[in-house]
Amino acid sequence: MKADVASGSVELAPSFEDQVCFPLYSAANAVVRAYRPLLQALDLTYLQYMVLMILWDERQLKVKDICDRMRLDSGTLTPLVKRLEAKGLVTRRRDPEDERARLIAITDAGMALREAAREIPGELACRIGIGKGDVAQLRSLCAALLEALDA
Amino acid sequence: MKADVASGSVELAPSFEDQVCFPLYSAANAVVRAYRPLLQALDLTYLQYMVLMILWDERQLKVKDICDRMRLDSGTLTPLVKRLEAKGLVTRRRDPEDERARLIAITDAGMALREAAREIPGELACRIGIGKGDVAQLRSLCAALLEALDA
DNA sequence: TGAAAATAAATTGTGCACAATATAATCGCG
DNA sequence: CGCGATTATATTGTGCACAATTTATTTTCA
Repeated sequence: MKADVASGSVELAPSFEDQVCFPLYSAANAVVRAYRPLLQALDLTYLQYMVLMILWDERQLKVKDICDRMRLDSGTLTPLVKRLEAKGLVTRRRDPEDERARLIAITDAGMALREAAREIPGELACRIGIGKGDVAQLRSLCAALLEALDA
Repeated sequence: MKADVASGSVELAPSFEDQVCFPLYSAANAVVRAYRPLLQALDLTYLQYMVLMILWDERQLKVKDICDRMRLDSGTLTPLVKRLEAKGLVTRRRDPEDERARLIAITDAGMALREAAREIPGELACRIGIGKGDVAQLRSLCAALLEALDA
């Protein structure tokens, strides 16, 4: 017998075990941990890898565009992109059409990493250990949650 | 037509839009963002709130026990618990039975926060914006992913 | 028993995440 | 045109996440 004796909508004292969001938090940490050894060979973090992945397709984007796609702010991305620049993987130049903006462009060295990273998605898929259907479902639930929370 | 022309198992060049794990990562960030304004009144972070929630039930635990439940390490928890101690919400004493260990115990002030936090789960549930069934499913998918990745 | 192995915390250093703020350029509109 | 509002990026400060290492204690077992 737990509580909620008669009324039906008592505010239960919050309990850690009942938390729905903490497994989400832990799972996100676990994913980053799982990527780490794979990305170590490329001297990249998970976030840096994500930014490069965007630039492998787009070649060049403003900081703002990257922020929007990744749902991160400039306080996170500015130093991250500077680290990519320090490794010679991207360039950061002002947009001549709008001097406020920065154009982040992938370099040849940055593009070359695409080949070196080709095996990573497959290797991670093996470690994920849940079925493809479950993965798709997880993805769409997260997307729905995101849309609701950021609204 | 994307690629994978004839063979059936070509390694596709990884694309950001296809990433399954990034929505998970973003959703976890969004959850922490959603909690922030609710916890601000209590001067707590999301993680501090989670630690307190464990101690509201258990009264006293070793750092190691908290690490295990939260899947975090002492490098994360030691400073966090020290901040809770600085706020007078927990005490940190050596375990007389094992001088290596620290016993983290909730104080009266820490227990008192339980009442102040009583409304938070309900308020967050409103903001979550996806159905209870979806939330349960998300939770169990994250738990499965966690178990697979940490194995 | 006593030395090697294992364990629990703590420390150090790097990299996110984000609030708050600052700076600078552009836009909108009277 | 000009000036207030908006926008893009950068900076500062706090807190998490974790690898790598250190210190202290306990366990193990030859």
